[in-house]
Amino acid sequence: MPELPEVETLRRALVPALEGQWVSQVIIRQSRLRWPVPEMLAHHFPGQQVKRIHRRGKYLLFECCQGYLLIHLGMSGSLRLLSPVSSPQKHDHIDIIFRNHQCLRYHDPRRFGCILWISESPWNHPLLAHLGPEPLEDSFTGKYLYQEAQGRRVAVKNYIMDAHQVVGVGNIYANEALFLAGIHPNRQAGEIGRSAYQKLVKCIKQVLQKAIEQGGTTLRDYVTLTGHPGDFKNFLNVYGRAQEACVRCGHPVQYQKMGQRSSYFCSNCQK
DNA sequence: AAAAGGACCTGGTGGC
DNA sequence: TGCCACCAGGTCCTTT
Repeated sequence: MPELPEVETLRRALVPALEGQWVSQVIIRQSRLRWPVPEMLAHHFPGQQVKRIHRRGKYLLFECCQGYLLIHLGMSGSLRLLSPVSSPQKHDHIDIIFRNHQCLRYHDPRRFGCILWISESPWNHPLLAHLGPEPLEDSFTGKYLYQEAQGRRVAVKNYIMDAHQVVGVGNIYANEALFLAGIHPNRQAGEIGRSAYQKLVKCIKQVLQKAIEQGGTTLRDYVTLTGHPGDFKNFLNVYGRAQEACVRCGHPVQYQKMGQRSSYFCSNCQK
């Protein structure tokens, strides 16, 4: 569900509320997420102070004195900050309660997300060690994406959604960035030129930045920390708009299944 | 080594 | 109203 803008929106809301706070209790109602939630979390995490909250790709990292809490929201996960604490509803799997009585509640119907504890350096953790650059950092350039693509026959859409190439570009924003760049999602990654990649990188940064400013995209059940939906859906050009007129040229937006993901594009604007 | 497909889950929607 | 097929924001793992 959440892509980078949603996770970054969440992080920005969590920072003022939780940095410096002390954990008093962890309640695990359902430990069967993508990987089992470690039992030790309930014993080890209370008593620790959240020093800083980081994001890497779509992972949130709560830095504490003795390690890091790693959270990924998967497809349907969300976090709510409750004060006072309300009674847990269906799929409210984990509560992290703080000494000031705030409760950070993890909700995830499909349970594709994860909550893990990392006691050593998190950047060496297998889930994080091989991730590509952050799309909004200067190290993510058209030159980089072009060079990495040489010899690759995979469709460019799948290529930019591969977290080993660049993190944080999920299905919505891959569709949107390719539309803005005028690149057809089916084109082979290795056959796209340097200047097109420069434009694509510019568009990826632009669409992610704008989505963050709007508090993310809400399609179904995504909500921000306080339970409000994000507003970026109002700015989507192609995603979810099959058959509608392209905002640029009026041709109907095409829908196509690519792998297990749906693609939306304008075959007139995207070559 | 790279690409494709399956797997993990629940819930909502639309057709019959 | 019920049943069924299909769809959904992710990504690791296995197979080809």
